[in-house]
Amino acid sequence: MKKEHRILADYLKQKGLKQTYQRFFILDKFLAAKRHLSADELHAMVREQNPKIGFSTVYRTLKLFTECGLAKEVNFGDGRARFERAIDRSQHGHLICANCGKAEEFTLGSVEKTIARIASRHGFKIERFRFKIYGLCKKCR
Amino acid sequence: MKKEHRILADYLKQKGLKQTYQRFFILDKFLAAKRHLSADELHAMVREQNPKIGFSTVYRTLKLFTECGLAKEVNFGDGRARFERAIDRSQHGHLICANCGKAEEFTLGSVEKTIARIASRHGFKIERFRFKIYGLCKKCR
DNA sequence: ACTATCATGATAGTGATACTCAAAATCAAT
DNA sequence: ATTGATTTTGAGTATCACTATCATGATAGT
Ligand SMILES: [Mn+2]
Ligand SMILES: [Mn+2]
Ligand SMILES: [Zn+2]
Ligand SMILES: [Zn+2]
Repeated sequence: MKKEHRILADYLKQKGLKQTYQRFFILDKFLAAKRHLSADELHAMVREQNPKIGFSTVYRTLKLFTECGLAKEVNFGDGRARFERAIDRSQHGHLICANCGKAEEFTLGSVEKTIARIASRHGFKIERFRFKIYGLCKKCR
Repeated sequence: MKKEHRILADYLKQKGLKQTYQRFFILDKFLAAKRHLSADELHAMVREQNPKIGFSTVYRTLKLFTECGLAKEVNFGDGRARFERAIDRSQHGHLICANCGKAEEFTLGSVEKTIARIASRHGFKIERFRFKIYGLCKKCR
């Protein structure tokens, strides 16, 4: 059994929720995608093989993934939430192209220490952070 | 005449747009506020003294301020755009409290150099960037 | 003052997200 | 395997911020 299936199964058990076919099917599709996906986009992928699964379920399941740490929600300023895998990945920021919309990733490295220092100075307890750079990518500039 | 009035007036002239009472009235209200304001919130402030001014005008005027560099749009993840003064202020990030919703600011300092380095490594032309830390503020933690 | 052009403000439209509920599925107990 | 309590699903609807439309009004150059 995949590590991610284990994580989801454990979370569901812990919360008294049910292990449904849909939840694990959507998880597999989600993990197979490399891009940052909106609920709409993932639903389109899901319904190719399984047209019965509704948008509501995909939408709710993405929120479930976010709750249990399997996914992270990101927002690139185009008015729709996107989701990305969050297991076995290092923290990263996004370079978002204003022209083609693509989001490149960059590792944060030393910035993470800076963030910790800033937070402690303000007495702020960090839950998560987002670092985005908007502009033009190599191709579009 | 206020510096900000000058900037707006110049921008309007340059673009062939008109100097209206509303635009400068809204600008004064905007500058007087210290918080990060949504269009709704600014409209509420504006209509206290001037109930004739409509939401559409406030909304469009905030976009105009953003175009001419008087304002910056920020998004704290609550599904509504907010705006802040952008003249004579240094770059800063935001510490956003998940409990009380307040947004503290922190100066970016050395992070700006890091950003420039990251961008050049990717051949990316920076237009603007956003650095947000979500968590719990001193009072709420 | 005249006229072209732009702005305003009320209204309606859009699209992503969130809620509702009847029918179906899950799962623990028998 | 059957039962029954509980959760989930999927379709439909509602909500909310934002955006577009357009008749009326204001601005600014002549
Ligand atoms: Mn990413
Ligand atoms: Mn700020
Ligand atoms: Zn691009
Ligand atoms: Zn707080």
